[in-house]
Amino acid sequence: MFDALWAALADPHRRAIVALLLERPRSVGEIAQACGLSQPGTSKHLKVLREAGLVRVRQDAQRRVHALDPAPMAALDAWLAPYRKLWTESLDALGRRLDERTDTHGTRAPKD
Amino acid sequence: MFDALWAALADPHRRAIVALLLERPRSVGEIAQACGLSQPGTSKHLKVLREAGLVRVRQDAQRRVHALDPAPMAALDAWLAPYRKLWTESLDALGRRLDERTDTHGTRAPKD
DNA sequence: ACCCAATATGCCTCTGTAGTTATATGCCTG
DNA sequence: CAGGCATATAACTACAGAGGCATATTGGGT
Repeated sequence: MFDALWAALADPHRRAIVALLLERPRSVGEIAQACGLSQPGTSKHLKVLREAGLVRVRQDAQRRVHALDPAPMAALDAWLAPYRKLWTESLDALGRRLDERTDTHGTRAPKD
Repeated sequence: MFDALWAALADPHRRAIVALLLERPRSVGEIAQACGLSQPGTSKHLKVLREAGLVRVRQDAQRRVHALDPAPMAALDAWLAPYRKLWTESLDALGRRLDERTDTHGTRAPKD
């Protein structure tokens, strides 16, 4: 299921759909128009998102209103966690180095 | 480049490589063996990761030691940010509901 | 019951890509 | 400078996925 999540979000159109649903739930037609996709194409993308658990459907007459379910993204966040530590360290280190450069005068770089 | 990042991480083998490089930099051969991949396959995956900016190479004699560069993942994190807010809200709401259920014992939580 | 609107599904094509084998390149060592 | 490693690249095969079209399906209104 984790693989399905990554695969679902790997497609730019599907990320666009997800971003669209971040604002509010929408019908298939709305999504298709907003993303410049055909209706069948949109349906297929939504199916992938549904199977990844990222989207839920509510039936309203003939409309199928799709709403975002952000829960699976917590898994992405968890996956990202170990790396987050690293890149914040890098940024911190960079910041410190820049601070030192302005504070004292640089380790290697001549002041001028 | 953002697309390349998603595409790179969409592949399970490449995520495995990235996770492997989280521990320490490794040569192509090491990676291939650890992931059960062929040498050419590994090279190709590493190329994708390199072009996504996730990996950097240091040449050591014949070895090419690849190291993780977690910086691009910050972009993933930024992308995830708006959704993170949502799912924490959901979890909070769930927590509150459970609390109310134990606190009072009403099914419908008639607290207010 | 019929018809219309909204959506899903099947089929086809095409591109992209993962995997494999074989070969080329680069770099050290004797 | 010849030989052996480690890695990259090329050529090929196979298959998954995205897009487009036509059509089936579902629900509602009259």
